[in-house]
Amino acid sequence: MPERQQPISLPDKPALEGLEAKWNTRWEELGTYRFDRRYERSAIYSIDTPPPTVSGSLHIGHVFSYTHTDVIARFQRMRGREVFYPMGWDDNGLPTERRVQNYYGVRCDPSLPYDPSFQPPEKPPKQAISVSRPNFIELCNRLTAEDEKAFEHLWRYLGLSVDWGLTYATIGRAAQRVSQAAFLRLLKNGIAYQLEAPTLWDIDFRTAVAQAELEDREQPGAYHRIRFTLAGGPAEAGHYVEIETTRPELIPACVALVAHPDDERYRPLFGKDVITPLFRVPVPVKAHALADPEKGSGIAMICTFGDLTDVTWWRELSLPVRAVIQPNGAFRPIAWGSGGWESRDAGAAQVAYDQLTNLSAVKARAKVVELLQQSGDLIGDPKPITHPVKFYEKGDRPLEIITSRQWFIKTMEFRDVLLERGQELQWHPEYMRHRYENWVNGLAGDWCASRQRFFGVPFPVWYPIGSDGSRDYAHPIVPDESRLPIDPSTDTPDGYAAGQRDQPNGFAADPDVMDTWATSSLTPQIAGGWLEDPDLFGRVFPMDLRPQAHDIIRTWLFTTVLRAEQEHHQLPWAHTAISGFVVDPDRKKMSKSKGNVITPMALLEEHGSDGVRYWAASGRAGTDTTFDPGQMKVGRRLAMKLLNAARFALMQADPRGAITEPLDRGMLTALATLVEESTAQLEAYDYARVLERTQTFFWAFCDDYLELVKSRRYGDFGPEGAASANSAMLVALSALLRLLAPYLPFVTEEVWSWWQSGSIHRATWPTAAEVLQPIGGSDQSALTVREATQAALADVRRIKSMLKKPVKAVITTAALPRTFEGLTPAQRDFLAATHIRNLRFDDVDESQLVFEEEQQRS
RNA sequence: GGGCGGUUAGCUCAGUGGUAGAGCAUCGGCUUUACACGCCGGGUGUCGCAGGUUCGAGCCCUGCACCGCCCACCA
Repeated sequence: MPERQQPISLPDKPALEGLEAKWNTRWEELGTYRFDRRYERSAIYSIDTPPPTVSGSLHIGHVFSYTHTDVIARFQRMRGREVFYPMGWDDNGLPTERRVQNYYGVRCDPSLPYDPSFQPPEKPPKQAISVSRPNFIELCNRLTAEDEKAFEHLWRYLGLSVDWGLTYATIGRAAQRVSQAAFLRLLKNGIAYQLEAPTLWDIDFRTAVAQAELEDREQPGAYHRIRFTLAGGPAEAGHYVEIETTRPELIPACVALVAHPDDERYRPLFGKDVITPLFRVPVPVKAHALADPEKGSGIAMICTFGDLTDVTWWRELSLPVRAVIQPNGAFRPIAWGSGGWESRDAGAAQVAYDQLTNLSAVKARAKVVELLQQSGDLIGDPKPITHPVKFYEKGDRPLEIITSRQWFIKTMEFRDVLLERGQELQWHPEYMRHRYENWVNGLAGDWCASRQRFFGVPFPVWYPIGSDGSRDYAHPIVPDESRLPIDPSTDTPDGYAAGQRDQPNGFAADPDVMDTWATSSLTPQIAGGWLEDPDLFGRVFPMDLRPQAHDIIRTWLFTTVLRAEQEHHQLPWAHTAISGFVVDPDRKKMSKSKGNVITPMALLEEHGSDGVRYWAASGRAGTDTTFDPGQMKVGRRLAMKLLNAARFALMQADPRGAITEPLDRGMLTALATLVEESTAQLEAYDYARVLERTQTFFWAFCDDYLELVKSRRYGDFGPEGAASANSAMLVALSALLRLLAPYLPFVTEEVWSWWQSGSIHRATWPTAAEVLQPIGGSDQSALTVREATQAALADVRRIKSMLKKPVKAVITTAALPRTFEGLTPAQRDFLAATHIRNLRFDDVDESQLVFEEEQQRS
């Protein structure tokens, strides 16, 4: 055993209170969790820790999943791996912008100049103050720094064995440098490209969003049956085509009707024109296989753009663009007639459309319905339905599709290799792989990676401005990698003077920032020092473990695999451990928006960090787990029991000597099996099972084993018996403490410090061989003694409890013939623990044992 | 529509083809020299449903139902 024992020093009254503060201070002083980079890659276990979003406070879900990671980290550290366990803060992006806006009462206005003396008011004013982009970013940095301090305090209190010297922020310099350098390499390799195209767009945040950030929400809506006039024919029955739509307000954006090529009803119309109602615009009737004869009237209106199917039709049928919705969601002003939009009746179109100008989609819809009713083009009443509508996951209003210039990162051409990487990656639990494959197979287009926002990593790109003032997007100017990170809105490209910004023959900055996942997808590179510290990177990359929750498989996990493939042609990590959610007793995810959040700090203070960790570690990998303070209380009881049992074992630890008693030897043999199985299960990331089994063993150790040997260890049967018990107890205590150390780091460290030197968290993980060494190997006959004695003990306890008054004899049902032989070697311990005077095999029935109860004690 | 997971005691959940389990809750007993933040004990089950394989199924196979989640072009 590598652990060195020191003189035993026991507290009179052990307590859990204050252990978090005490040991956090000591661990920090001693550098217990400091990463030592001198080790080779094979001796290192590296973790790509999730950087929590710094936008308010951590919640119980964080505590849950980060505990899982910490258990693994502590296990691997005790197994002898040097653990690279950094912590990042995801302070980049929209959540921070929103929080800063609310916290300080400001809005970012990029057109304003920087004001170096700006200070936010004490309280956020009712009317938001407009500030420049640099001022806004200063406030973002200020608030995230405060939040990060609070987060670190909570993480330390919870007992995460992070090396707090290894922290990064996704808005920090290193992260920006990595993000920009990786982007420039993609650009150089043709994997990143720019395109002006219809893009999913949030009208409130006024930014493009990616497929990965979509979510469907069931919304009320209505089918509107609307008639289009056949061009050239008289406006009478039989000369109309009826379509159904949920978005009648987009009639002015209609560019065609479409039906299935085989649909007999509409086949005669293909190639002909129809006239839109109200706006009197001739549009062609087209055929496309995507049109579903079963839906609505079987013929649909194509608008630019009502949904993603419109985009497909528009592209594949080479249709024109008639966009009506602006980036802010309002209908834009349009001039009809000569020089403007085409119409058979420009005057009427103008009168109708002017009533929509500057309205939102919802208001415009009501207005159009009113106009259609007046014109008689609405057939019947709108038919209310609920249907799924695409939303930005952080947004409040449905997404629109707006044409804009955006940066894309290629994903479609990597699909096959990404599926292979998904096979190669070891998933815990295994079935989570399906979600990844589902997502990769469902990819609809390349990754739109630019955002029209402020607090993020800027694209490190400028564009030349021609003598006519036009921007040459096809030939972006890029900085040398050594200059990174840069902000193109303040930095000047090489070969240009600052005064040439936005001037003819000068340069213009790319105005966008990167999608937050374009930075987060590089966390292994950021944390591992990809560009800054190649030596470190070689020792930690590819990493061993990516822990994360299942809701961000399609975003964080997917994009990280993608970027590692594009840059390094390999997986970013060997394993991924997927955590479930914390759900309330109604099976609802606990989250801020649901209003069922519990403050983690209060829980940690009430139940102790070890108690809360016990609950968290009871949740199996990948499984949603019920929030359960009861389990935290159980965890706290376990921690308390550990203190007291250890005190008992250590309070009279001498004499010590050979472990000769069968009960002692049986206990250690069983413990060796537990150690062996626990090790294998933790290697397989099955932390919940190990906790469950170890704790079961420990309670039996306390309630059965310690009770059985108590009398002997006090010396009632001589020094040799006491020595055997004492020595066995210490071997068991040492191993059990270490098995529980990853789960209950505070109480195990406390107990360890009573009699061992050094931190238990740097002690060697127990082995079966180590536990068996003092008894010269596994002892199967002693195991039989242990089982028989425990069974008989349970019988005696039951019978004694049932019979309220003292009796002469009791008959047990632990009644196998082998019980007698099994019990005999431990009979002194057994009789002492049960207060039975003597043990005899009676002839009542050869399969039964009879005990004679002692007289009532005086 | 496709996929994944779940369904075991009042609650939360283990369960590895071989006599259905734990903790909590509940009830009863115990001031036993580590621990009353403790100890001992009791009651509580059509293992979602229906078939099949097997000497034997909570577990393996097939189908179904319900719950939850992921994905999907959702006029």
